[in-house]
Amino acid sequence: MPRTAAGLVRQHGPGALTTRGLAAEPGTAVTSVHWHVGGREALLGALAERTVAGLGGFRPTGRTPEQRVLSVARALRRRLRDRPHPAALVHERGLTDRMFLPARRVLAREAHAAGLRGERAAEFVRAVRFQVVGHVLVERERAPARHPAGEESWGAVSAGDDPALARAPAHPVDTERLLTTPVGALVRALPAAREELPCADGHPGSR
Amino acid sequence: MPRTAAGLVRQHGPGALTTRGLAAEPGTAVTSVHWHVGGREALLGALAERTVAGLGGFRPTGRTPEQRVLSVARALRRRLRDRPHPAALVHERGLTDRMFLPARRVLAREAHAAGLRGERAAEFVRAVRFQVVGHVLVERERAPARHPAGEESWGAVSAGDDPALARAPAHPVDTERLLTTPVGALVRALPAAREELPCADGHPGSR
DNA sequence: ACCTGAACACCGTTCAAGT
DNA sequence: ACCTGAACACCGTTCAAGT
Repeated sequence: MPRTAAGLVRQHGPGALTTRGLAAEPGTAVTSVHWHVGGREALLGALAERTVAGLGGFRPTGRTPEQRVLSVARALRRRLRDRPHPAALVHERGLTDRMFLPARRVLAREAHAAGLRGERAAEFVRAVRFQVVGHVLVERERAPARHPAGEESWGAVSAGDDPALARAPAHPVDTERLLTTPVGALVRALPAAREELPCADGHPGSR
Repeated sequence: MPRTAAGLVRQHGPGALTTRGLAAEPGTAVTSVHWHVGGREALLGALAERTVAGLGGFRPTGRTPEQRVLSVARALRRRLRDRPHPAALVHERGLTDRMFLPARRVLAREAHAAGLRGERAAEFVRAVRFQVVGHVLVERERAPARHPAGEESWGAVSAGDDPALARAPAHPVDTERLLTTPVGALVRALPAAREELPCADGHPGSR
């Protein structure tokens, strides 16, 4: 059970953060937290800012643009998944763009390396942002309520002719592939996605 | 200003729904709404169910699997965007899977038509679900707080050699393309994505 | 500068009591 | 069966008052 506001949001989400509960722990008065941080909204805003600031940078790994873009997408996914509640808080407060900034830098470089220029490169980077952030937001969904319709539907599409599809949702899903497959397809559609980079173009960690 | 609970959530989100406010409008007592719908949580649950039920079916248009899958993705995006708050409510309550059910049926058919079978088809359909739902959740972000870092960053990646990329976020973004581009790339990676379907396979609205 | 208690205006929910 | 008022346990916030 965390005592700090950050730990509270991290573990149980913004809904668990109350000014009164916060003050009750160290035994201070409710109103003092107001004096210090300026109220609940301001505190959540500060936590969102802290999350953005603490996200860190990215060092793409791999030789092709596809590998390198995927490594960034995976790293960002992992960091956001580690803190789903703060990540959603950042998103709700309109700070996603700034949170994505470190990743955007390296992705823009990869887009250039893959042959994209100008508005096309910008759109590619935006598409990756939507991919990763959307993926994390979707995955944050709480365990779906068990409902008979879930099983029935897969079977209905093709009862006998594809048994593997019919029982598809039975075994666990590799959610990381649900991000890497589309992002990979996105990169592979680029002009020079598969050419190896001979360490040119000034890549920092391209090895 | 909507008087109904559904209209309230549709326009201003779940946060705007209070049992007291709801009872105050027709002049009844606060406790009567409790008797009728069983409390605030139950009411939100019923609204989520209603949203799922009212989503409707899908008729893919176009000749190739790519066109047909994209038409479904666009249609689902449009319906969810029309009701961002109810859509988020559905997601928060773990009903996304059931909400996606009508789309899943037709997408599974398209996956089959494009040459996918079994677990691969199921993963394709799941990927499209993540795409569309994630896209809508990301786009629901409130207008980002204007911050100087936003402009600076694009320029920093390559100041002089790509002016179009540097000023990229200046003009408005076509967000629909941020969905259709990745989904299109995803479909085009399939075995028979570009072959026309000669109305075989029992498609209902294939022409 | 820092913290306090009292007070205000909200919540959701329960429950015994009415008709 | 349907609705009520009173009451309880929570909220966030303000503000004058203390030290």
